Amino acid sequence: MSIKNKLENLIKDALKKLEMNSPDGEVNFVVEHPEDFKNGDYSTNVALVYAKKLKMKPVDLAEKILAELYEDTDEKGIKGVENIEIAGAGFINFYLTREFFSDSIKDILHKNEDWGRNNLLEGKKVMVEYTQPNPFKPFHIGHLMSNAIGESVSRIVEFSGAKTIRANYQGDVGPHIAKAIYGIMKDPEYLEARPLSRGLASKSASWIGECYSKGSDLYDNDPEAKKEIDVINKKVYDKSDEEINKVYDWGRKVTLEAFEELYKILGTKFDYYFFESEMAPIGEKIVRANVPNVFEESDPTPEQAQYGARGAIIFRAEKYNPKLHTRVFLTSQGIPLYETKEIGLTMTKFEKENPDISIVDTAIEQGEYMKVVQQAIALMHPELEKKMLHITHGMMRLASGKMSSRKGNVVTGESLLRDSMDVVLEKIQDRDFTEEEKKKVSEVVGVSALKYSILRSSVGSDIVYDFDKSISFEGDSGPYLQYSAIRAKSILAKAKSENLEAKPPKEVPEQISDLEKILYRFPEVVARSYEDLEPHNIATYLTELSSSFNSFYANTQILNNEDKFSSYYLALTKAFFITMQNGLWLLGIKLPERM
RNA sequence: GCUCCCGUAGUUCAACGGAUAGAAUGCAAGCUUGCGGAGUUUGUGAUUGAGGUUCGAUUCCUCACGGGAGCACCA
Repeated sequence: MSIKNKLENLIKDALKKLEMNSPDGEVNFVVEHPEDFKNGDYSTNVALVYAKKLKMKPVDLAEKILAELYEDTDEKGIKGVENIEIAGAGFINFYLTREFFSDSIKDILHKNEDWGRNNLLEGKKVMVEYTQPNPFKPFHIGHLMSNAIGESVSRIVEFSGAKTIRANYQGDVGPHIAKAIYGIMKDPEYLEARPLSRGLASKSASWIGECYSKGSDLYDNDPEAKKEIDVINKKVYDKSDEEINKVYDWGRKVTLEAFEELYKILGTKFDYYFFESEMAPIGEKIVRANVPNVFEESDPTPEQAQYGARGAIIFRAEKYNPKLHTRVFLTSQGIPLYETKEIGLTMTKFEKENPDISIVDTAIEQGEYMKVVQQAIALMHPELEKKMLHITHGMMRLASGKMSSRKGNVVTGESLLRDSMDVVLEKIQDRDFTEEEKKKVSEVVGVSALKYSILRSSVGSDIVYDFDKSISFEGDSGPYLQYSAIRAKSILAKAKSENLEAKPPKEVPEQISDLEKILYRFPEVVARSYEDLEPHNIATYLTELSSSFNSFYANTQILNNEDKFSSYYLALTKAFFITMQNGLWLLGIKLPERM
């Protein structure tokens, strides 16, 4: 049991003995870390919370609770607690012992790769769906955000004991495909000699992306093109045209291959790939089977009625929740919309893996419609209601005047990633690294810069990305964390070469370092990140930790035979490195060998 | 028009109803023969406005102002 839980239980016991349970039985005090170390390592507001209900002064109540806490233990006191004080308005502050901190360093060195794990999700299965790029379209910034967040959430639940299943959902049907195919088939080079491939998958994919944006423009502005694209759209569905089939099969294949290259750089490996084309019929069947108990057929609009058309299949979510609204699931022509595919997808996930929790990350625009879809599913399968979690990320807005990539193209997620890596490459150009090493380092550091700038903010908020400033390698950034960890690592390497091993030290200074006071908190941070599904808790913590280590580093000669505390410093360095390694892993950030 | 989210230093972000609102960046001034200066130390500077609840409000409630998203056959 963690010391935090222990303190919480002791306080609860003390309240019980004092017969001070609140009338509703709710215990809502917190045990937390004060901002300032001088206010202790843990602090509780219990006396402040209960004082009013009991019509007492907070300080008086704190005195009583304090007496009870001591009453509860033998004369040795509470293990791990050096001192308890009442301060401020009535806070009870706990100061932990030197031994506690020494033991926690020992614990970190011992647990190593497992340091920070918890068992909140022991035995559970969690499916996380994220990234969701569409074949035939560029990998844009939203996909990058979804990937960074989804990957980190996946790792956080994994560190909380769950078996994690990563899923990706991709739109391989729909008008965007027809637009891209139209663009391809009108491309002069294609018209001349019908070549498709442009070499590497990524090259081909970016050509398809350009074709898509041309096709999309024409669809909006040229009525003739719109007609042709609509025809192509039908042909993609019914597979009646040999040439279109060929372009479709090739385009789908190379864009997916190109995505795979990006996943490799980003550090994601999916267990499942779901496609809209497969989910549509499954969803349609479910929707039709639940008319009229869940879904209903709307009256056709006067226009539709003229042609003898029927109404659409809709779901009136506001009947069940006034905050929601009606949405169309099958068009009046019987075509399944995104909502229907989403039902097919959700049911497929539960059928295949039956996860205890199914997390989906999408952009914020999908927030309202997802609630409607989940309401419909909850009506059909009440047992799933609590298992479906939807998290939404905000928009990444680019600082004004910087709407194009370094190569002058429209900024996509991919261009941002490549630009970020290029910036690092320039920075390390004159280093004594081999070309291959430079490439590797620029990849790892470039990805880290981008991922960190996404993960440092809370998940829902928009991110403003300034091209010149935000791929920053100073201060609050991914590379800063990597740099700090690498410095620690190189000390460990040097120690090893001098036959010094980082192990729990025999002799430690009386004074407890700030670094120790932050290190032991890591598992709490991980647990909270899981509870909130917020990677930024980890990002913030690692920055604070790195900053603390860097101060320590600047003020202390770690390897020094003259200093009897040298082995203690080395153990701290190792504990720091382990924590950074595990924490960065949780953010989906790799550590380079050197940088 | 309706529903939801947001508004914190010049800028980009934190703060689970608590103590002196934390960082980073920017600007100003320092620090290295000691293991990586992508570092470190010090200074500077903020809760949109008006009410309310509370011992205590950036946090909860109401209104105003400002920004974003969604609201029937796109995804």
